Amino acid sequence: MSILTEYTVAMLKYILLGFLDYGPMTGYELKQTIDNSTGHFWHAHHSQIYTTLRQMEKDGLVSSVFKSSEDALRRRIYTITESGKKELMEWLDTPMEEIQPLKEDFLVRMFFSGKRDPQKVLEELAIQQKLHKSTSKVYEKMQDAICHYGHPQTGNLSDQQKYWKLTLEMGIMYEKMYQEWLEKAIEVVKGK
Amino acid sequence: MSILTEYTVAMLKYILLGFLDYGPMTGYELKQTIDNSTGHFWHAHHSQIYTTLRQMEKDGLVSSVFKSSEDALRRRIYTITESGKKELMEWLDTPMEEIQPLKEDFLVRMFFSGKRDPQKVLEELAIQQKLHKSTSKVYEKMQDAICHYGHPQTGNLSDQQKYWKLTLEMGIMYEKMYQEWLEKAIEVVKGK
DNA sequence: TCACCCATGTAAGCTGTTACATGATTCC
DNA sequence: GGAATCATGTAACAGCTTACATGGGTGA
Repeated sequence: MSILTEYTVAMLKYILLGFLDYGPMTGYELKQTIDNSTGHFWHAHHSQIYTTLRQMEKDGLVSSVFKSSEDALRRRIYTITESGKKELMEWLDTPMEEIQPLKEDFLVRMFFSGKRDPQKVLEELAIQQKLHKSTSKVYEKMQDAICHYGHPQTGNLSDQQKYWKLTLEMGIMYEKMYQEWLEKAIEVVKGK
Repeated sequence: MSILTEYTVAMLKYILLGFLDYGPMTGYELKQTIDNSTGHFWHAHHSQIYTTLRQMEKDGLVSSVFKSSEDALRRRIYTITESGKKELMEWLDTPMEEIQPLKEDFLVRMFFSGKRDPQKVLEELAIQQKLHKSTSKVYEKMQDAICHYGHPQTGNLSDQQKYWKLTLEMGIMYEKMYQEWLEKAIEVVKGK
């Protein structure tokens, strides 16, 4: 905790608490879990995950034990504490009252592309099209998969699954929007 | 420059070079300019802008002089150097070949909202709706304004203005998409 | 006179990335 | 035996935010 601020909004902390609230896990498993779920709107490197977990343990939000004393891999299992659960719920119950500003490098490039050779801009737009199309495909596969998560008889999704699906839908809508914009951008650059 | 990496992708540097390439400016003016243009997809605090400009001067990318020896405000005017122009053009000519991953705090909250009181989630979604609607209005006003920038007779936009308009259109499309998603999210949360 | 904006800066700390480092297991 | 993956960690640094600090100009 900083001496300058009274609170921090350290998102990674809440992500780790959120997943550990489902059950104990190792740092490695948390990394895999993040990559396969929140990864498309919030990612982290393993180095940051391991150091944050250690800090959280110092702060009493999680506790850790080795899988077994014979485990040669020295796998450390993290468990959320009561204090950690409390902090997670308090954060969730405090509504976010501002907008997160975008940070999109590619738009910076486009903003200053008036001085570039239009042909090169078109080539770069084509690369982005390809990349965004492949991202869309990944998301659509994830969406297909989530449909098999429902209740075996009714097919109903749990509350948690409904929210997971919602965040995935944002990913899909974002990619669709981005591709529409890329097409528009190509039209504008060509029409010069 | 780090001893570990051979190159940096310091976006702020290129934004400052990009604007200074239009003409000399003070740090304060650069901050205002960023806030009124790239601000919706790339922002920076004044402290970061001033320190980055000083670093860039050390690196020979920009040079600075005081407005006048009598200027009580000690305003420092930055000018892009030949080396700075070269670096800017090299960066623009190197296509970006990956996707910038999103970082969207609000989606993290939604992802873990399965354990929350749905009523509270709905309240938070309503706050976000209000915020995103007001952002949309700001962008639409900016779009109206940009139409008056064209050539006085033909109304044509310069190359630069076309690209500026494109990035603004992404902002508008993003906000529209976000609002559609918020409506969908409200439906899903209500339907429980 | 007081509030507000203009204008520039430093310090401290948090957040995030890249590289370095090590050793075990699994599969071919 | 070698490559890929599992698994955890440290070091260094780059990037960004928040707070502190100072002083001038303008207009009510």
